[in-house]
Amino acid sequence: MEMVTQQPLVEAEHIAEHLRVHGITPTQQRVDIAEILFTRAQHLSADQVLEIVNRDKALVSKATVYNTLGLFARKGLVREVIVDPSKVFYDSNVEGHHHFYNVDTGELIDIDATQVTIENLPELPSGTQASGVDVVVRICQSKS
Amino acid sequence: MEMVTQQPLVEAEHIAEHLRVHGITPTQQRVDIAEILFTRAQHLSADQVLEIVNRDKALVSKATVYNTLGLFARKGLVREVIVDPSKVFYDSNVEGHHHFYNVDTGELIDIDATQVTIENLPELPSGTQASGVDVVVRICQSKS
DNA sequence: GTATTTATGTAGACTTTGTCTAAAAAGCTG
DNA sequence: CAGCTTTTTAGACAAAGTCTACATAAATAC
Repeated sequence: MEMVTQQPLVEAEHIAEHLRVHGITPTQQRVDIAEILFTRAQHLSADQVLEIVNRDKALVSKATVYNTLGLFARKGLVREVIVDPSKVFYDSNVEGHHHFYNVDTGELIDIDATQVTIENLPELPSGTQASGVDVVVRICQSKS
Repeated sequence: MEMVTQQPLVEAEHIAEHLRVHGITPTQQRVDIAEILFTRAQHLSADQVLEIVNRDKALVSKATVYNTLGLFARKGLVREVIVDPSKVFYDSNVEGHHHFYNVDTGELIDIDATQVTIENLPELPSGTQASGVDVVVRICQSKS
């Protein structure tokens, strides 16, 4: 009766297919990175991805990690989350959702967007179109 | 019948007092920086402040600009806006409000918060307290 | 006032995140 | 396989921001 909070979005053996479907040639490096993003933790910085992917054996260069994360973001497989002034997080949950950001710990926690409502936003400046609404609730450790 | 969008928050001659009231010793450098923030444009990066303050004559060092902006933010005179992955903006409007962020131009536009409502946010993780809710509507130039 | 202590400011080295470049390697296509 | 395009790479580079060790200024004591 329990729902797992976040199941792997894509199983390991379907990753290459998942990339192909999104118009991305599944090279070895891209699959390695995708496996990390789509089967494990949710919010990772480029640096963390770089470290994890090369943990056992040097497989992927820094440039490729940055290129690949940027590519995945452009293709919509991953979402950039900008909450920390010093680095970008990549979120493999691309469903509409928001975040708690714990300023003290750096922790990022999902808030399901289906239950949150934002009302009465003014009209967009003319000549522009929206590409996303990000709500970040900044939190910190409460001093008793 | 026109309303100015944003009047200077603090007039030049009251700046030292404004700092003092907030528990900040008004040194020459701090007053110089405060003048830029509180009587002119709204959203500036540290680099922009550094450039403006030293435009005519080298007055303030880089370290001091960063220290001062951080101090002002901690004391609540200014608000850090994190929307651009490469730099922090300092917003001299500290009233509750949100932002349109034009990804193509880097432009940041205020959205008055009094009219916007956010509902049904879940409870905060235990042991934490909220320190702010930031809504960023990312926009881009619409391709006709 | 002058001495002492404390708070600020500074230049410049340094760190970190991220980008760029030029060349190598890998994938295609005929 | 020859000739092309795409991807990957190491390492140089860039930009934002921090740190350090010392100088300056301001506050306090005497």
